[in-house]
Amino acid sequence: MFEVFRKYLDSRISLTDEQFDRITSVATLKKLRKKQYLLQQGDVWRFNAFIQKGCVRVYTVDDKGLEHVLSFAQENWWTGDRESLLTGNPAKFNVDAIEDSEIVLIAKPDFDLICKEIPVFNDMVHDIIQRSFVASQNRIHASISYTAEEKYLDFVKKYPDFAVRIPQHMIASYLGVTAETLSRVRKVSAKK
Amino acid sequence: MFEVFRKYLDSRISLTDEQFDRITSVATLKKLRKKQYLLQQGDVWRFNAFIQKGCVRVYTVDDKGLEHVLSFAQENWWTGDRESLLTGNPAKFNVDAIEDSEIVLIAKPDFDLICKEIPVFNDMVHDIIQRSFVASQNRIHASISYTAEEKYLDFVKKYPDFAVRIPQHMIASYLGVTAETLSRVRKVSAKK
DNA sequence: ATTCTTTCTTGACATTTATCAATTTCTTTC
DNA sequence: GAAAGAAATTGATAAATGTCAAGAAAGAAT
Repeated sequence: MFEVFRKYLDSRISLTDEQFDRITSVATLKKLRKKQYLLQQGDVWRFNAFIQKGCVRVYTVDDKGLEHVLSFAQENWWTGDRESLLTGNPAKFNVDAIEDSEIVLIAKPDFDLICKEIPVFNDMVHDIIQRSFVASQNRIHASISYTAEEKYLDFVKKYPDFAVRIPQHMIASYLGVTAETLSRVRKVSAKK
Repeated sequence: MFEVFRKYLDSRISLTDEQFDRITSVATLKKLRKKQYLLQQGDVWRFNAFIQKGCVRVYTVDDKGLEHVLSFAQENWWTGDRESLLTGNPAKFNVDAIEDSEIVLIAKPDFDLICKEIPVFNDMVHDIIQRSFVASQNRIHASISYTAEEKYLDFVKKYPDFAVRIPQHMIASYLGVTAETLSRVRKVSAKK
């Protein structure tokens, strides 16, 4: 049931079977069909979510009905709305499945307890957050510095697996350009 | 010498005098004149830096000589290049003083030791990183969703003190637009 | 296999933002 | 307080990107 999660944890930290069982004792497995929501704008997000299988997106919908993708996540990534989790305020973001997915959920109070009980787990979590922060700094830098074409090439280079797996219009939205612009950009850079 | 730093720490966690002395025993105070570098692109960044006084910017310079501002920081904020600090790779960013500034520096190995020795300090650090991550997520969202005008209004609302303290062309660069565009945007929104 | 839906592409045109150059305003320094 | 330097504004024009609409291609469902 939690094989992928176990493999992930073993690849980063060493846990005894007891510790792993302790973790899974508070974990639940959620299966999502394509297009199903994991979280909807306005609800409070209370979990740490680890993706065992599939692919999700985090996004908002604005007044005009346009979607803006904040992030993608696939196998062995964590997802959710950190701000809502941290503050307890209603989420600004939706999370839904791009493909049928399997998500490990651990409610915040349980998660926090585990962090206290298992220091290496805690260290791992902090390391992940720190790296996420660095990654988002780099994304900001790309966003304010690059042209549409540069943004796309940078994205493909950084996340080649996303580039083939995720519909282009969602990638466009992630990059902050329209689907039409991305289509044209791809056409131009294909020739080079 | 470290009064501002002490006040800052006292406002977030409780430390004994001994613990505070332990921290400052490995801290140095760096004074920067306006325009002086704290870090230059290409050098490795090895510190945690707390601003006691003044204001700095973190930015890159691209091939065309254009500057792109990743972040500002002022009194009671931390700054530096987290990626370089984390990985030991040369920094992508410059950091320099927008005004004469006073910065508390703690080298990474010392800082990590202190985190181990003083759990509440460690917790504080993680909390800061987590909040920084959330803030940068929000900035990404603004960057991909908003028009130039919306970006500026959002910035002013979030950081009213920066808006009055920092030259407009740097704010423009932070928002990912040209100085001319920001000037026009301000003119238009002033009328409303 | 056919239909239905979603995604992607293309064209024509509109809008936003960038670029370049000139001028004005504001700061800093001596 | 005059001179120099930096920052901000403005105008004219160019380039990039967005919008709208239509059709083609690809994928999913029956």
